[in-house]
Amino acid sequence: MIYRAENIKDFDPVHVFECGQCFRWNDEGDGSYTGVAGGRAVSVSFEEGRLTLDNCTENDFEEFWKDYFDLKRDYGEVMAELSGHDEVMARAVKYGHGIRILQQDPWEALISFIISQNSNIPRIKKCIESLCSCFGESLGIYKGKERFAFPPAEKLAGLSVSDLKECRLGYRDEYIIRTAQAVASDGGRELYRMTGAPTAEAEAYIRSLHGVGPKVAGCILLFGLGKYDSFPIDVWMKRIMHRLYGFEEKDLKGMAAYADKNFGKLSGFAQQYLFYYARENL
DNA sequence: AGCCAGGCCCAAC
DNA sequence: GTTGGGCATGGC
Repeated sequence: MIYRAENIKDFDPVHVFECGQCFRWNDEGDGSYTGVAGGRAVSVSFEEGRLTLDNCTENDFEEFWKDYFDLKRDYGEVMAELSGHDEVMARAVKYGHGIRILQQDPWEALISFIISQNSNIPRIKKCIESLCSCFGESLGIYKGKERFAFPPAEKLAGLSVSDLKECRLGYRDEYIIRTAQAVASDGGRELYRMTGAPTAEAEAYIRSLHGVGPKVAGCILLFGLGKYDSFPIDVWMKRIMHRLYGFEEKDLKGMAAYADKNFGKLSGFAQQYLFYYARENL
């Protein structure tokens, strides 16, 4: 089935899927991207205000994809407000026009960003696909390839470190086992409760998990828990804050304070525009 | 070939 | 509370 949503504004598949927020979407070479989220495999394309989802019913769209793609938010307002703050931000927003912060699953975001540490995006994607194909539920063949859901916490919690070796996760395999056991210990209730908790409380919980430091926590808060006041700072953010905003390279506190003061509740959006701009231009 | 990557843990200050 | 070494692996 194909589902088409009309009158969609501010959606650019390239910027949505290539800006570094997600790891399971791949360019098909024809302007469409294929990926898996929420146990659903689809292809997505966009032209002239029409968002087309292949392998998607109207119910799937209404119940899942509309929120996943954050279609209820007016990104025109977000971009206008951010662009008014300073020239660097205005340039980054212009460059990344059409980015949307995907509402990813908290558990998947948690494990994905633990994997992301001290790695690079091509390798992160391979690690996550390997994890899914080894331990995730098969979703059948779609577009010539078998697709897999992201494995649930209960599944990973039952594995040993050696079971994960074939996924080539490096030293992160132990982080993942321990975190999966912690999350699965209450059926994931505490993790999912954080969606509705204040940012500080959610951050305290995820920081308690093995392998989650300040930066990884920021990404989980933003991409998995909808905490849009989060401003994760990685090497690329340090780079742009140093070169274009004049901060000392190690002045993380200053950078965070600047974001909080100037971008506030939109810090997460600001971060993503800046990160994408930095990665492509610095 | 060697440096670096969406860093974190842990021990030593 | 801050700092630095060690860490698995592979992209470029």
